[in-house]
Amino acid sequence: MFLALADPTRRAIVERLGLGPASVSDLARPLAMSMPAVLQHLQMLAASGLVRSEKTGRVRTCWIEPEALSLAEQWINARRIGWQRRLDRLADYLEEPKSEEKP
Amino acid sequence: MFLALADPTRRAIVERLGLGPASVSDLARPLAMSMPAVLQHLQMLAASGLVRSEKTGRVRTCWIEPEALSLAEQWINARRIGWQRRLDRLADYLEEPKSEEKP
DNA sequence: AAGATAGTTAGGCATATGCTTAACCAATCA
DNA sequence: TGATTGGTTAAGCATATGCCTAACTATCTT
Repeated sequence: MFLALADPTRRAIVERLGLGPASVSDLARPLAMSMPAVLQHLQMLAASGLVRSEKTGRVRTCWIEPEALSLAEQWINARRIGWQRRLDRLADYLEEPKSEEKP
Repeated sequence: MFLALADPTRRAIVERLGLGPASVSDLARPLAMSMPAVLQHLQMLAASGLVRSEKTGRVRTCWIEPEALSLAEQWINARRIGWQRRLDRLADYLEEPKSEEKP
């Protein structure tokens, strides 16, 4: 999933889809790249669970799966929070010089 | 930055650093891979701003930069929130059939 | 001073990634 | 029905990525 978000083109697609659903050619149009290339990116985004799509007639409509995004967010958040606690404790320790030393 | 988090080894390093600071060889020990390889990952993590390090004597100590993590989180959050609003509005629309149509 | 320890640099190799073109299928439209 | 539109598959290519080994530097330790 982070792998999926690692590519600028795929992030652009996710940003575009953030504004609302779109067809494959809608997504391809501003991207200075052939349709098959966009297809591959979409397949990767689908494999990661970030984007889903459905084909009606001959047009495939794509949209974001917010739950998947939420997962990545949680992973990041867990690591960040852990460290911010650590830094806060350090700050407390530095501001309170009379505390007993339990390193 | 997403590129930095895209590799499982680098995520493992970030998880390890989430428990507290560590030296390069601390990080390398559980990783079934040569020290130069770990070094390269660390350089990438440093370039992305996710990890900082400082060398004292002959040992380099590494730690997480929570601000950088927070940035990635915000990007993801913005896209997710946008979509959840959209889905909520859709739900409202479906539950309230007497509303006037302004598509 | 000699050796061990922690890290770093350089060069090389195998695989993965991102893209392209060409050919192809299936719904529409004229 | 034949052309067009939207999407898909396949094959190939250039570059990027992740890893390795070998060689080197700087800092302890004895």
